[in-house]
Amino acid sequence: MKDELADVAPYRPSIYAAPFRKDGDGMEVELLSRSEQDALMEVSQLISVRRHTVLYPEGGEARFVYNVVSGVAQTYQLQANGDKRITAFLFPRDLIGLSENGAYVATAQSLTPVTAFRIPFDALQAILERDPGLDIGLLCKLCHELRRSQHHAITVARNDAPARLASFLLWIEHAYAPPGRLAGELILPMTRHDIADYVGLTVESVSRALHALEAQGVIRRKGPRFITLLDTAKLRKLAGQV
Amino acid sequence: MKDELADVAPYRPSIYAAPFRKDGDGMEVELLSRSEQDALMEVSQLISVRRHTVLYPEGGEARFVYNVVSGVAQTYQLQANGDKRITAFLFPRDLIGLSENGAYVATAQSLTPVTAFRIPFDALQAILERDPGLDIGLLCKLCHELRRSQHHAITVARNDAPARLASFLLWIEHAYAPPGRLAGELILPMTRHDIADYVGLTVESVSRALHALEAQGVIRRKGPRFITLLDTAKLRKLAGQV
DNA sequence: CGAAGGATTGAGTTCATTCAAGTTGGGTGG
DNA sequence: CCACCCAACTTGAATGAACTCAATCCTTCG
Repeated sequence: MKDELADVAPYRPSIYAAPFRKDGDGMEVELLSRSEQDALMEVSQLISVRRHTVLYPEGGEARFVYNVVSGVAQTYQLQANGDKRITAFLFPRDLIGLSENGAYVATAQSLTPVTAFRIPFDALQAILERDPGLDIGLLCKLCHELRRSQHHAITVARNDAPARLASFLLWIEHAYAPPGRLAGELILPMTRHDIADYVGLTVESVSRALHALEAQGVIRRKGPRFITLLDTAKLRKLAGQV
Repeated sequence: MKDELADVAPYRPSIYAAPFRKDGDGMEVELLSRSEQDALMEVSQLISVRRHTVLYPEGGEARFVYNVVSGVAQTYQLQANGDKRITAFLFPRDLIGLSENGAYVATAQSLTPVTAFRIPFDALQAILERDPGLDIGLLCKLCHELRRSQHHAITVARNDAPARLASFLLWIEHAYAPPGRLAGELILPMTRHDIADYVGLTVESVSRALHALEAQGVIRRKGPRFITLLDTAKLRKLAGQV
């Protein structure tokens, strides 16, 4: 059994987002400078959890923010009728820990084994007080998340089932590239039920929509968790992204 | 014709949001200190536009951020099929001007006469470099907007038409209290079409949902733009907010 | 006051949901 | 290592909610 610290030592805090300022190409960039990463590492703790671990519960006292560096997590809220609504899937270089009045607004749970930096709120605020660069980086990340959320709301508001799934698959392809993944080969770390909750459909409709996409020759399914994108252009058109 | 400046002189920049830290009650608070307001006023220009004015177009060069101080605006994106999807309605104490890579991500348009501070991006960034308090205030506001957007996505994803309208009406009641408005009396500054786009329904369905709410005795319509909330508790239950 | 756009109502259709029954596949114990 | 088993996934048929199409009513604004 190896030293756990040695295993995770190569990880550094990392936050990716598209900047709001024009900044070369339209790609996403690392928002943390070397020194900001160091500052965060000093105050935070690198944690590793196995799949299906609750990082924190909805309504719990919000004392940490998490920076995912490997694996996938989700946040969800329990509805009045009892079923859960997924508010976000979170990938490496994302932040988790949205709170309101000192309480987390959602439950955060790992879908795969997850490694993350656990950053105490107080320490983060202290760093923010003296590092304007970090503030602006975080503003950038939040704008990024806001755009994504608004886009998601639009997607879910009016598109039919295949369009929602097309949009979802394109997003996963862009956002989640685990090591060794081939281009166009998707690994879905979440269940159909999770996907259904996220895109606002039932499990059955997700299944049928994927079937429809496969019948059109746009994707190929290989078991429930592996999907190959065969025609990205057509997928994009189906998703309404012209 | 009166001096325009004299009319608008009492306005000051203002940003409201629920803080993420526990901070007394669960209410929203002013995030700008007096000195931050002063700093913003120094670099920004107070503008007044009449209704249906485009503040900036989608894709346009993002040089300003706007802080609404009176009136209502909306932001929307034009879809591939041509119709517009509303991403947000914006009220006094809100910020408008979300951009990505130097370009606005949506068109911003006033629904009523709007007064707003137009803040140059460069100047804002300069202030951010030296005022950590402002940064944290903006982070707070963005978290607030992100929560709202995620909540909106959830609302729109799985609720039926009456539930979406109930949720929408409750939000308007909370977010938009023009001077002289009585509690429970709503003035809708947007058309049915705008509402439909926002909640992900057709105009007809919005109409029918409002009719259904009225038939249940939860609201009363007085012309297309005036709605009285008769039973807020029941409305909340319909909206799924227990 | 009249026109034009917005809002409501009605009838028929469509597409996601519900309910129900298979099928698959990953994980566990023998 | 294999076979079993359970949960996840898929497929099918019937229901129902929201959409489309179309006509009428309202109201706002020139």
